[in-house]
Amino acid sequence: MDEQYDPDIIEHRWQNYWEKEGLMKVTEAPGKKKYYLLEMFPYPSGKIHMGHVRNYTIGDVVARYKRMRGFNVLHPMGWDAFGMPAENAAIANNTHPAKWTYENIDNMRTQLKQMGFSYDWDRELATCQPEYYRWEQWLFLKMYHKKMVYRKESFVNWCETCQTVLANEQVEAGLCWRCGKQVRQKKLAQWFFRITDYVQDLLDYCDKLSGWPEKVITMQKNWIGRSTGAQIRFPIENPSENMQKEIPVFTTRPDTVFGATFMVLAPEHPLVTKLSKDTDQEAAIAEFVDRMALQDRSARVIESYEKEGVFTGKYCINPMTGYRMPIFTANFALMEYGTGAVMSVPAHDQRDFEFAQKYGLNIIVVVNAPNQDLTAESLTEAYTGEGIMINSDRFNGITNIEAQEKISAYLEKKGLGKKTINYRLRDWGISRQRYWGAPIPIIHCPSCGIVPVPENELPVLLPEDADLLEGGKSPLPALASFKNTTCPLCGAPAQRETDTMDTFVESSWYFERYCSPRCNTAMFDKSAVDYWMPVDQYIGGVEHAILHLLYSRYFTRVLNDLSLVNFKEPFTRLLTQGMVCKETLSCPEHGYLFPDEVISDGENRRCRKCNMPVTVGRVEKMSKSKKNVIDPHVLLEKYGADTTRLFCLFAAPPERDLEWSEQGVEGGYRFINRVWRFAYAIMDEIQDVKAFNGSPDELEGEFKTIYKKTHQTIQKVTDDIEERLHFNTAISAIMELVNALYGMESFQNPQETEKTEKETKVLRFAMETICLLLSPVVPHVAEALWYALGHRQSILLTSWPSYKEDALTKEELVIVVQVNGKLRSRLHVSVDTDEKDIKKQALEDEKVLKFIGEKPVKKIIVVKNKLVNIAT
RNA sequence: GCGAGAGUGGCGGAACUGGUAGACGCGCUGGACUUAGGAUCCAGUUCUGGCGACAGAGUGGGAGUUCAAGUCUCCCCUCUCGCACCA
Repeated sequence: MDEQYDPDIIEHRWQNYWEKEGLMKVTEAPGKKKYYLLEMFPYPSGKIHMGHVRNYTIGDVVARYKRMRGFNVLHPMGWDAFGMPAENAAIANNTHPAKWTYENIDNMRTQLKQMGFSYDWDRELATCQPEYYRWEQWLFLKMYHKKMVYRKESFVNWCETCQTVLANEQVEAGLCWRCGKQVRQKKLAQWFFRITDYVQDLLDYCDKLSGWPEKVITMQKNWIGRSTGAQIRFPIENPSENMQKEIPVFTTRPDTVFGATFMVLAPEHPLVTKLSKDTDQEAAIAEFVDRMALQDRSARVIESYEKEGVFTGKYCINPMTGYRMPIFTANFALMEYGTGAVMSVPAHDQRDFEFAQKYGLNIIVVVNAPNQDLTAESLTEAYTGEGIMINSDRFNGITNIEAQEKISAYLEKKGLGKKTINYRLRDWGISRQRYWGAPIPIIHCPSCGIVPVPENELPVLLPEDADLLEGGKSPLPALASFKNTTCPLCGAPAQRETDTMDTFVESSWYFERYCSPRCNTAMFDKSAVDYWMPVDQYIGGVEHAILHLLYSRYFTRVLNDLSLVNFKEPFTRLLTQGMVCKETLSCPEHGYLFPDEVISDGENRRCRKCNMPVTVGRVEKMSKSKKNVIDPHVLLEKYGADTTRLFCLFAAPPERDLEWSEQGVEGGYRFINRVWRFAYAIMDEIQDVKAFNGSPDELEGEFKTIYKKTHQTIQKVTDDIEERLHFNTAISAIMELVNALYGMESFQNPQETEKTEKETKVLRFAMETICLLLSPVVPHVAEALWYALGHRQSILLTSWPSYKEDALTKEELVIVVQVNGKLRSRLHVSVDTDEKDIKKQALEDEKVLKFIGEKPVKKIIVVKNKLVNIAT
């Protein structure tokens, strides 16, 4: 072996070797335990960033570890390749999204390979390939026929100037990000997946996902947002001909219905305009509705902490009290939740209270607080607590909790309403008025209406000859060669749907596709999916805790209902890794600075451009906008893949945020060198012996200690990886072992000590163990040293080491002696010394006696093999 | 506002079911080897007092349970993340 550790040489050598030998390739092996390890696939943005490096390093350690434990490990990688950035880049650089995307993929693949990740690259897929999305279209049709998909009108953010829809993140404070003009809500017919059909099942299974972080489960539950209550119908006073006669509302507080004094409808509610027609309020309402349409939802929420509403000019009747309730429309009512209408009970809902105060509406108290006498006049805020019913006719005197049930039952009996469960989750709108996505396989025929593309005509190819338009407008509607077609039913000229699918659709089933990525007769080969799925361990960022994971769970249920898979939950265990963070640097003149725009001279840091002192800001998530980023490429050049991997794993446990530290990286590099130097120093000596495998009793002195410590390290590292995925403590255990080896007398003073053959074998055992334990973390170094030890089979194919129980036991140990809980002395005793003896020794101890003094001993607690506590 | 998580040396972080607080790494200090070392090796490093053995204090703050609390209970403070006019 070389005396010097040279990451550049060994990383190339072993990456080439693994590739040439096909060591990462995997096929189904019935009878062999499988393990499916998946990391969230990246969007091909151009370069990998530290977040990817961390995510994929964590995954790779587990994959390599599980392989050594004898599992048949599926560890694939691919590209979430559709999406808007490709369009934007294409417009900006006057290129084509496909070209841009594929070039990025090539670049990123190279970078991932340089990291030494153990992917089976034969399974690589990109979601923008027709071979991929054709099966998505196929599934869309299946779902269409099963009525799992439907079309309805829905609002989108629309920029009139750019003539395009905008994603929520492209709307900044209500304005278009490109042209700065007002964004308005426009109604378009769009496709929806009926995820709400599965809402209760998705919720129920949240509690069965024992391998998921609590946090993610909570987020999913909140997103689903189940609430129980009642639906109540309020008759409209003198409804006009063309109008519904009642307004249904959803409420979680049916107990307060006697206190409902007005009605609020969402501005988009179809009744709003109808009600105000021919009243004095018509103009005011029109103005208000128009103004609200200009605001996108998020802006409306932020700007309108102030409640604002307009009277429609009409009334409805409280079915329980006969109260004549004015009907308002207001900015805080959401069309998407419940029925888009709110029965307002100002006495018991803070929002309604504020609204009533502002518009001088009547307040009726119906739940009295314990030991108080609430009145409309004395209320300064809504009372939302529990209490006894008042002003509620036959329900007076009972608790409001009881009243919830009774009033619901009464409403139901009288046909005025019913108990209901309402969910916040809405159906999944998948239409995108965008070019770079999978076309929705539908044809619009003037005479037959909506016609699905016949299965044998799939895929509906996304035309690659489209010219992208300034502003992001999709070229598809204007592309005659794509849009114009014939109706599959009647043969008449017809037009293709020009919307594409949300990119979350692709990522909702890619993990199944990986099982048989080249299958060209189906979405996937059923037997392959049966073998590999579900994913045993999924790893990715928390930012996908809700949408991606929920959609994937939903899709799996759809596939299950279509008998394509035989399970419901795709991911058994989930790990959400923390963010990679770094301090920000900024200068008064140039704002945020990249690390290489800063000159450090000693303590001081200055801006390279203006030489002003640099302000060191707080530690935040690495982001291009804050410029606190480190390019993994630079790390690879300077330290190599192994150091980069080691640092990512060592600096923090995976679920926590990782704070970037150049010195931490140096430390990692130093450790690898330390291992290398040790190996080099003893290599000749241990070259031709076999690793010791006997009982520790055959050894003595420091070799016995090292032998045992090696076994203890195996145990510690195995537990840390297996149970908790805490690689930081696993690595520190290996460091301890290396430190112990360095500290050996025979290593420090080799000329004064002579080793027996057994002792040399112990060294070999320790060295081999270090290689094996390190191999998932720093695979190139481990492989290189393994080879140097004389092995001619890859370390990848070697089993994970096991430890001997008898090597873990300690014969002598230190017992801590406390007096009143404070550490006072230590006893060295042999294992399993009986309690009496220990007590005796403790009480005879000089230091202990000093602290007991004259006081009588009240109690002595002995924890076996651990401590003695003497209470006085 | 609601929900979740976290607060431990100069720093990143250890400490499984209550049982030696500070593993491991970084930084710092000293020494060795050196023409030199930002290389490497060795030693030290929670704070306060003392040359020292040692003593006292100490896991955001305050109470409590216990022989024993970073860990359990209650109250408070701070930070991070999610959700947020959801009827």
